[in-house]
Amino acid sequence: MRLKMPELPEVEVYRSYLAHTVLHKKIKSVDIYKPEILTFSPDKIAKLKGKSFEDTHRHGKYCFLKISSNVYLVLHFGMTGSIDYYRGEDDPSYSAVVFSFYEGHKFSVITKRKLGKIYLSSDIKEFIEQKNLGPDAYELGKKEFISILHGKKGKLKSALMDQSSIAGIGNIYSDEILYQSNLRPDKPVENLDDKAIRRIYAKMQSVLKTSIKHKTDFDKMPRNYLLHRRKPGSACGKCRGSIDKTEISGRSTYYCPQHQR
DNA sequence: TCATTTGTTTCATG
DNA sequence: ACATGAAACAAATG
Repeated sequence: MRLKMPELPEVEVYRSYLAHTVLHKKIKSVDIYKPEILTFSPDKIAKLKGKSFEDTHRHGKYCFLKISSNVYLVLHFGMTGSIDYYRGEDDPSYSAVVFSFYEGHKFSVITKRKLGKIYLSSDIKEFIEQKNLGPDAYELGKKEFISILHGKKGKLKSALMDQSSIAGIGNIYSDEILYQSNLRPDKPVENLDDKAIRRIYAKMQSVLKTSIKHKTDFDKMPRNYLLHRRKPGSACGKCRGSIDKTEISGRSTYYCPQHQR
């Protein structure tokens, strides 16, 4: 299963996939093809033999696999990470770590560009603190969202993508949320009134929900979504404007200057 | 050929 | 001290 750039919805789809595949199966062996993506010594992962994954959790763009009450395997996918669950001999190309179960299936963590990372952690909360992650964008309540944005400065899109404020939103979805909210990505956060902040919150929830519902398959998402037209000069799907490209936080940013203000 | 792509980390600036 | 911003990195794609 290989999805696009893993932001919150993609990682949530991976988490759900893992919850339906790898849980409660005894690990027979672990093959490490790319030790460089491990943030701990490779022999520690060998100790997982004989154990099994018992639960899944997600926070922002991180996926947690519980081994026992104080051992978690943590996956971060970077730009091009993915996972697969399969039966058969050939491991997928770019496999970094492959878990084989006694029952016959295998579970591969794939990193096409080695940007992913695998961590071991004894506690989810502690891991989140260490990584300095804010609350998960999908779990976050409206009141909390408002107070977070009240404390921020700078461009609106940068604020949404700041993982230490809110965890899970990346380049594609921040653009989408602001497109649906009718707000310019470069608008200073301090110029927003509460009505606009509430609108962003509502659109953030609906965009994330819609994407997860469709397993992040762009082709199934609403026609008026920006993600179908991330090209300069494309016709806007919501008004008569056309899509502009600019750069914010070093990322290519697409928006419609006509209806986003 | 080389610009483009993205999330995180690291370093600089205010 | 803290937060914001910009650059660096990996490496595959067209």
